[in-house]
Amino acid sequence: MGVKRPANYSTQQGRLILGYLASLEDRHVTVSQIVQYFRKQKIPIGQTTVYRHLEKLYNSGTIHRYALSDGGACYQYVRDDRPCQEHFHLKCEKCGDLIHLECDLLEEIQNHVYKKHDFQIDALKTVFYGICGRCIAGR
Amino acid sequence: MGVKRPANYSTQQGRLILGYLASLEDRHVTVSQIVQYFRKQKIPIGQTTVYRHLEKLYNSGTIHRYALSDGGACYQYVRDDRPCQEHFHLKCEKCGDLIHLECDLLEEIQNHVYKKHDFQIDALKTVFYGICGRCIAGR
DNA sequence: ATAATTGCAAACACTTTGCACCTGT
DNA sequence: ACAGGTGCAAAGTGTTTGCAATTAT
Repeated sequence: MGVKRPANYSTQQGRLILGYLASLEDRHVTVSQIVQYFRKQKIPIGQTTVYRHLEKLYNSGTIHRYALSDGGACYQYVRDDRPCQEHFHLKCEKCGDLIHLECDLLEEIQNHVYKKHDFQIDALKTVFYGICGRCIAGR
Repeated sequence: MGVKRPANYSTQQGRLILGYLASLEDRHVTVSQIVQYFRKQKIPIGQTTVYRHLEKLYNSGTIHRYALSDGGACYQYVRDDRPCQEHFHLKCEKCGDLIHLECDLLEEIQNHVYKKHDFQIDALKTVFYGICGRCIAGR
């Protein structure tokens, strides 16, 4: 008793959306990109449905969600072999690329900030903004 | 010749908005908070005007702007004696507090990420999400 | 059968724009 | 005078909700 059971029918739309996200591996997409993708496949899925599935998947920890600086958001499949909890992300403001930062420094930062500044960082939601090497070099 | 001059009349609204932001010191506000503040002062300022001033102030480096995870944004005066370029920010997801993280470690991070991962972090736009000590302790 | 899912249209929240009027220079 | 600023109302985004029809179990 107590914890709400979200129910879970296996529907075609749900399978398609999850399958698409999983097929992207590390890449992230926005809601409109998902909608457009299926429209092109001649299997249009309503955006309401996409939003609802993404919310469920996000709540169940199946996908990540990153807030973009323009107000929107992007989503990304959680690969079992590469949990994003263990690294930060770098977002290039020029080309929009989202880079996974695989580095021990991260743990150090979290530890330091927790011990010295009394704050528990959530790596999953934290995104470093800046410019990637390719864009600094000028393409 | 060339660079567009944004022009700059000194208007009552502009002075009031900047004055309010400056009076907040480190604290940050949203557009609606600004609008409400002046409404209470019986000097209502249109939200369009607020948005336009904030954009100018942001472009001129007078204030900072942080994207919030709920899609909105908040703004904060740049204190001359405490340039935010030199530190990161911690945003508590529970109480919403925005904390200034004054710490040498940050410079280290920026250097490391630049040298080892070929990415130039923009500290101004980067916000660490997590839970602050007070909220961990439970109020 | 019946409870969940779907997706259109409408509602929302935040932000931007068009435009007639007002203000600073 | 006239370029810039103001603010209402309208238009744009991205996201959520109401609800009748559809689908999974």
